Amino acid sequence: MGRAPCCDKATVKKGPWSPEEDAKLKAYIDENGTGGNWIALPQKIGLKRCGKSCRLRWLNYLRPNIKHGDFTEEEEHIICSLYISIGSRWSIIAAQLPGRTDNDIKNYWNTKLKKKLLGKRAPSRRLQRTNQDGPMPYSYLAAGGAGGGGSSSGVNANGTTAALSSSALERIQLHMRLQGLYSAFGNAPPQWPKLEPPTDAVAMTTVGHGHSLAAGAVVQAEQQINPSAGASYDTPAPGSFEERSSKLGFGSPAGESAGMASTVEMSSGSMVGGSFGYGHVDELYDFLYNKQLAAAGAFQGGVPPLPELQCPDGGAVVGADEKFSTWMASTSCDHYVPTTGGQLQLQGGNSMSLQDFVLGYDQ
DNA sequence: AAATGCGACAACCGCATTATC
DNA sequence: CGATAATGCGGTTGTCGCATT
Repeated sequence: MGRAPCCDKATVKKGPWSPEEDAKLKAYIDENGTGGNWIALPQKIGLKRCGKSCRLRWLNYLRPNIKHGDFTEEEEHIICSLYISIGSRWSIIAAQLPGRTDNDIKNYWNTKLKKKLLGKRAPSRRLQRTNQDGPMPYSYLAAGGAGGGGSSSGVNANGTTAALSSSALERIQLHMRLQGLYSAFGNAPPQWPKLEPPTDAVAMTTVGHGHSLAAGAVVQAEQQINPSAGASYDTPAPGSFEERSSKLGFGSPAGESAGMASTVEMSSGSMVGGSFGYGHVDELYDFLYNKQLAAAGAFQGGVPPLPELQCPDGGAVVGADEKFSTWMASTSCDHYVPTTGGQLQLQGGNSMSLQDFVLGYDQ
């Protein structure tokens, strides 16, 4: 027995909205407001639309002061830094970008920013649909196999495999890329993104969907309630660390004033000092805008080639893109076992555990 | 010129949460 | 306090238009 549908699907119109429908909806809401009942609204104004569809249309397109397209660098910074910090909480991210909707940001991330950062072509949806017998696509692996619903994570039906959400994987990959870049310009070995358990400084708060949310994201949520709090940025010296971290939306030691309340504090222990480490801020900045690296002639346009990265179990050396997905697939299926308490650990006594990722990434 | 591939965007779907009775 | 309805959210899909073959 499933949930009753919110509307009669046989009589409800679907698909793109016509200008007439837009006009009707906008005129009514301009005059009367939503009335607090989206379900009843379409009947009131004679629209053959589902209430949810009306709400979405209003929120995403008809609402005043909505911006579309042409994301600024500043907005990209905020989206990227928040995504790394809190994952695909599009509504929270959208709350930091006046005039932007969660749907817009989500689309922008999926179609542009993700590729820009991860340097990975998303598998063609046509191929995904037609090659059902072929290799499992990245998103399939990330979602834990059949069943879709990308928000799922953890152990599948037979209780033997574990998979992180696609969002978590992307964030890990992004993190790895940044570390790979770091090692490419120094001699420091690549490190698996090790997250520290929550501390007072980076307290984790349980929120909806049963996920953990870093303290910084709580700030975001609080700002939704009280948008007047800390909405402005300081204007540090051009090119300074403060400027870079500020543009990226990270807190900085010098930015702990009230004006920095809108920035996000990172929960990862590898993001030094409760926020992104100095090197990572620079790397993300350069990676996004290719300024320093391109100027140094390190890469010829676009995303630099990935360095080889080492698996956390000390096994095969892999690259961070397709190889990473391959490795994750084999590892999650063969090496990790669920423990009591829902955590995932490597078989064979290896101390590396996935709980760290669950804490910080798989949100 | 037609077919195909692909990116971008709008909209839908289903689940979780919150509000109301 | 439980049941139900309404809302919010994130993932997924449909469709259009442009680029390439």
